[in-house]
Amino acid sequence: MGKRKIDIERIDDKGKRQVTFSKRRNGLYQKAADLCVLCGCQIAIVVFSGKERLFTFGHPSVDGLINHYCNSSIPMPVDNSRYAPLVSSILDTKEKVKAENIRKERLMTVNEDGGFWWERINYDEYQSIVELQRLEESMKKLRNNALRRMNELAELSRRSIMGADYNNFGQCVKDRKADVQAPLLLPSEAGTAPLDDNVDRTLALVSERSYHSDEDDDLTMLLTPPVDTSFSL
Amino acid sequence: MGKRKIDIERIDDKGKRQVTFSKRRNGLYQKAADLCVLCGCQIAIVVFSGKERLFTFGHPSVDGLINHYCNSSIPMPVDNSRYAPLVSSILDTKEKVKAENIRKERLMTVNEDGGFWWERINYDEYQSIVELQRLEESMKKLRNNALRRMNELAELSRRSIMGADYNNFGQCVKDRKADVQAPLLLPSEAGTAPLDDNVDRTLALVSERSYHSDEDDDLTMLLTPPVDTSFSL
DNA sequence: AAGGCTATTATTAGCAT
DNA sequence: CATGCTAATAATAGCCT
Repeated sequence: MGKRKIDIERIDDKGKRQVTFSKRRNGLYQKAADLCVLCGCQIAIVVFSGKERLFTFGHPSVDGLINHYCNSSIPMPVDNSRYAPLVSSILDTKEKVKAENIRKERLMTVNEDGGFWWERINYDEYQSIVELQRLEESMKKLRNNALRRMNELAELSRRSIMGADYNNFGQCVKDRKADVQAPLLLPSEAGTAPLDDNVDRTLALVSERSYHSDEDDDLTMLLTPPVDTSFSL
Repeated sequence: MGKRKIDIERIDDKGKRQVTFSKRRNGLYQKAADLCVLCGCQIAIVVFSGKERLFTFGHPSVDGLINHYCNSSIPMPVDNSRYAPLVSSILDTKEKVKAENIRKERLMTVNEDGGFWWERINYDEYQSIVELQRLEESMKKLRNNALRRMNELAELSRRSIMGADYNNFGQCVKDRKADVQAPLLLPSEAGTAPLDDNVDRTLALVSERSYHSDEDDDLTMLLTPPVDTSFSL
C-alpha cells in the first residue's frame, strides 16, 4: 500500500519500524473514528509498544469504555491475572460463539412472554461451583450497575447536565468535518422514578426501554448478557 | 474507498449500517493485527455497537492488556464510572499531547544533570486536589513498582541467573531497598520531605539501565512518567 | 446475516524535512 | 519523533449470491 509492497512480518530496521508504528497507529485511530461515526458505536483501543509505552484511542473515552467492559457481566478479574487464563480456557472462542447464538435466541424471545434472559438460565449448563459463583457475582453487578446508572440518570436529568459533556469532539472527526451528536436518550421517567422502591419493577422499566427501543441506548449495555465476540491474532 | 465516495457521517439505513459495521470492524481488526506483527506491539480493541453488543480484538489477549492498562501508572478508577468523565474532562486530548511533549523533554534531559522527571514537576500545573491525589497515587505506584522490580532483580541476582554485571547491580539494589520503603509524601503536603539521597542514587542505577539500553527493557516502563498519549473523538 | 466481486477511493512505503 | 509528498498498493461501497 505504498511505493512497494511489504510482507506482514516484523520490521527489523528500528527506524522504519518506528515510522510505520506511528503512521499505522494513526491510521488505525482514523479507521476507528470513522467506524464510530458511521455506525454510532463506541471504541477503545489500547496499544503497548514494543518498549511498553502506552498509546490509546477512545470514543467517547478509553476509561469509560474499559470501565464498561470491566463492569459488564463478564467478570474480568482485574489485579488477579492468575484467574484470567481460567476464564479464557473455560470460555474459548468456539464456546463463546455458541453461547452468542443462544443469547441471540433469548433476546429475540424476550418480548414474547415478558421475561428476561436471566430468568431462562439453564443452571445445568454451569458445571462447577466456581461458575455458579461467577454467575451470581455477575448478576449482582448487573443489578448494582443498573441501580447506579439509574441514579446517575436521575441526577443528570435533574440538573440538565447532559449534552455538552457528552460531546467530545477532536482531531479525527474535525479533520473530516464530520458531525455527530452523542445519541443518548434520557428516559423521561428517570427523573421521577422511585429509585429506592421495588428494584425488580424498576429494572423491568429500564429493560423495556432497552429492548424495545430501536435507537441506541446507554441502558442497554447494563442489561446485556455476558457474552463476548472476541478475536485474537 | 468503494464504488462511490461516502461522507463520514452516521449511516441512516439500518441494513447498510450493519454491513458497514461488520466489514469495517473486520478491517479494523486486520489493521491492528498487521500493526502487531509489523511492529511487535500489543493491541486491545473494545467495541460496543450501537445496541451495546460487545466485540473485541486482542493480541495477545484483551483481558491481559486491559489488566496491564489498569495496573499501569495511570490510576484508572475501575468500578467508579462517575469518576471517568472527570478524568476525561481534566485531561483532554490537547492537554495530554502537551503533557507528552513535556514528558519527552524531561526524558531527553534526564541524563544531563542526573535528575529525574519527578523532580521537575511543576505543581502549579496541577489545578486541583484531585489531580494532586492522582499524582501522588501514581508516584506511589511508581515507587512500589520500582521496589518490586528491585526485589525481583535481587532475587535473580542471588540465583546467578543474570550476568556478573547484574550481580553487582543486584547487590546495590538490595542495599538500598530499605531506603525506598520510606514514606512518599507530596511536597505540597507535610512541608516537603524529599526522598533520601540513597533512594535517588538507587533509582539512578535502575534508571541508567533503562535509559541507556538500546533494547527493550522491562525496567523502562517502571520508570515511565504517568502520561498517556491518548486520542478521543 | 455473511461472503464474493470490481470500480473506486483511501492508505501508506519510501524519502525528505 | 512526527509530518508532507507521491507512486503504488490496499480497503471498501454497492451489488450480487
